[in-house]
Amino acid sequence: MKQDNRKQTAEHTAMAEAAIGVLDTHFLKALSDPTRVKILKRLILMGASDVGTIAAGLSQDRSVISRHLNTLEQARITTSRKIGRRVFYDIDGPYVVEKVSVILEALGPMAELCTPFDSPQFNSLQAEPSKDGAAA
Amino acid sequence: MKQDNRKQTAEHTAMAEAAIGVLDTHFLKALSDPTRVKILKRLILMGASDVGTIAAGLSQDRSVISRHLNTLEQARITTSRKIGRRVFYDIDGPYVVEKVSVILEALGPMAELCTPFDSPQFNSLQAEPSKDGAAA
DNA sequence: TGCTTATATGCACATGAATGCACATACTAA
DNA sequence: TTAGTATGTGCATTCATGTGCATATAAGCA
Repeated sequence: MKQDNRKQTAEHTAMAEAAIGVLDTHFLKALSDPTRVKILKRLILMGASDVGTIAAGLSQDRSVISRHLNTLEQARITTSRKIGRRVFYDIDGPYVVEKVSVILEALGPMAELCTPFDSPQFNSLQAEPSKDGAAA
Repeated sequence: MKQDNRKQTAEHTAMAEAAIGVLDTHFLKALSDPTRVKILKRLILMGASDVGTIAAGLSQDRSVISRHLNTLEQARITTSRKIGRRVFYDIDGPYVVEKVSVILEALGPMAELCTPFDSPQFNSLQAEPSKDGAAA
């Protein structure tokens, strides 16, 4: 009979586009480095700080921290402001939260549409799903 | 007078711990590769599929796709099931959504607590914030 | 038993990223 | 101007990762 064992059609197509569209690898990659996460933690605790102060609590060289801060800024996770000879960095909280919110919104349908191995071909007890059409 | 120009104390400390705690670099790193994202897109569109089918639509070698699928599985983003000589992979939607939800929950307070350069030292118009204590 | 197909792995290679040192640049202060 | 401090950059090194080819392992089929 070859019933389409996947209900995925328009719903899945739209979801795939939406989900993949918001998966900003640049943004995610910036959060994928342990040192950068440590930097973020320090920024949360201390608020806007200059490079030297941020690097003071970390083991890497100041230049390394400077580069990581640049990476974070390119991902818009942090912003910088130059005051005198120092450059202060701070987390752009609203942007980060907004970004993650959008991702969650787009991925939300996956909780139901991407239940792993849900199609009948993977469940020995398939036959026809007739009976009560749209059951729970 | 040296008032603590940052309101961050217990609130920020707790938030920093929570936020950094859920920032699973392993999970995020798995989502940071373009090829892996393409794989996920195909899995969303086609549902559970074997390696060959997944690789059919992509430019890389099957072995490469196999390795990426392994990476995704180690991050629990996908699950696998061996049927005969084929290995089917599928997205663990509920887990992914749950993961992102937890991240958003933990990062949520950042939207307010991490407004960049919020402290008075960065705003020339500081003085005392008296007057209407907690204004909008 | 062979023969074919599907997936994973060993190996080598290329690319990218993180790191640290030295130095250039930018700014402050005398 | 000269000296001193803060940050960013060039360069080389190291390490991780992605990639593809060849091959091993596993499973179905004749």
